[in-house]
Amino acid sequence: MAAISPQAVFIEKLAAIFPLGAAERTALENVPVKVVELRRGQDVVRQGDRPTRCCILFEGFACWSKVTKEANRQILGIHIPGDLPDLHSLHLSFMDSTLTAMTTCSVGYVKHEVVRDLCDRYPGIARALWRSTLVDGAIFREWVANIGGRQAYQRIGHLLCEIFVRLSAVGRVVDGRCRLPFTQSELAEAAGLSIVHVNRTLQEWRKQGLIELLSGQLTIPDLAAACEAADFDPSYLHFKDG
Amino acid sequence: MAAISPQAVFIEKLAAIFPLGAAERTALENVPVKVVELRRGQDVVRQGDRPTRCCILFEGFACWSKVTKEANRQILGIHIPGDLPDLHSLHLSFMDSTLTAMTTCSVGYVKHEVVRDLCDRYPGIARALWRSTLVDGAIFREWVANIGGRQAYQRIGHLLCEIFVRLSAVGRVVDGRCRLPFTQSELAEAAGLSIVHVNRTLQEWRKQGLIELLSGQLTIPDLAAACEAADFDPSYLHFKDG
DNA sequence: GCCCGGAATTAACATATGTGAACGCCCCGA
DNA sequence: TCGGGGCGTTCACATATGTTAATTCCGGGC
Repeated sequence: MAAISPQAVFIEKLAAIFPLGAAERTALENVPVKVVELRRGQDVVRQGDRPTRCCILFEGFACWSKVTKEANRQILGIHIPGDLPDLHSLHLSFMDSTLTAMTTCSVGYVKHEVVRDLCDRYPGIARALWRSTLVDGAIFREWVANIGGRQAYQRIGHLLCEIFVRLSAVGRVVDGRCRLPFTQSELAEAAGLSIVHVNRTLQEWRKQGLIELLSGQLTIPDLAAACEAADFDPSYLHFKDG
Repeated sequence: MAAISPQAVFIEKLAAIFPLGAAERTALENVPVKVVELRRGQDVVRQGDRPTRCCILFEGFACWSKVTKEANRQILGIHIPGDLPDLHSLHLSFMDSTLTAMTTCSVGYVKHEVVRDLCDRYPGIARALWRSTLVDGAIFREWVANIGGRQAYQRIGHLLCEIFVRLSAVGRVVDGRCRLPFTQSELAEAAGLSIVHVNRTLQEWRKQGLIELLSGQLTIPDLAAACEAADFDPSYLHFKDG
């Protein structure tokens, strides 16, 4: 099968965000991208770092997290293939949280100076990248609402529905099912719950037959029903947002 | 005393974010700004709206919120004088949450087309505005960490420290004290706690002598001590971030 | 100066969620 | 084949926080 260049993935990602012209596409094709494989648990960037590059996540799952004083880690957001997790490093000089590979990941690094130059020369690219960071912001807002305003059952459901829908948008869902190798402990850190309670809650969802997370597979047989039960409305993801 | 033009406030805000050149300042001085007074409780923009303008908050407090299915409102973030709350409406076609005046507010509206044009012509302005939205994102991230990862005592303290420090940066804190006319019910909606528990928690802070919120006045006599107790580190606000 | 209503406070009680610990499963490496 | 470790599961129990409701406080309007 034909190899797909990392640049092509990048271009399609941006084009999905914002229509790109021919000149912009050409410029993007020539962007140097350094592809790297990361092992599960490796940090991409750490809180306090002053990175000189940002990345695109080609394959795998990664998450942002912070550690609070009582030494528990809170996961702030999750990234899936195709995401541009740390675009904000472009204009915030240091990292306020840590990005970690949750699985084996394949990421492509692009130098800040290259991206900045692209933005200055092509306002359309700047807009697409800016918009990408704004969608990330919208997701953080929803996480605040989810963690602050919903009980454990809906909170976990909402989280899983979000990831399911986002994975679906990049073609990772087949037959109501996708790979999602998260540990219950990670889910707990993301939802702000204890492991034990996540376990109870997942079993409740399983019993209802609406959501099943088992051996690294997430199954949602009836998405509409699950969304309803989890109080999940995907509009904040700003998909076909024109 | 001399009247300060709304444009001047806008320019100083942006200049604080990112150095502006003379041409950029001149361009900003000619931006048409429509100043409007809002009463407490009035919405600036509503979830689902497709605004054609964005705003700058000159005076007063405003907050983003969403309503969850069980009909409780979750406050997602708080804006103080000088903020640009809804800049993201520039590239996200509809609002995913509602911006409401928490007090009497004075806001200035600027048309999207004007801002977009400015961004296209002055990359420096585009960068400053983009950066402003990125700082908002950083604050949302911290809110996720705060609500998901801290107990009520620290959670409330963290919230109040954040607002205190931000108000301090725009000169609203005098003698360890500033105006903060929030209701305990609003605090509860922001922290994801019940009113009663917010009350208990505020009393605990008061008893410790670290934070006092009384009759619309927030007092933090020893900021360093309060930050320590609330596990608050202001770096995520990205103030002098160079 | 009095009354009204929203906000703060308090109390008693209910419950969602956390904690600690034990157990079994399963994969993997020696 | 055995042993170890991570992960999921379960249990009994602890506690942070929610709920309901009554009481007090306080500022604003008449």
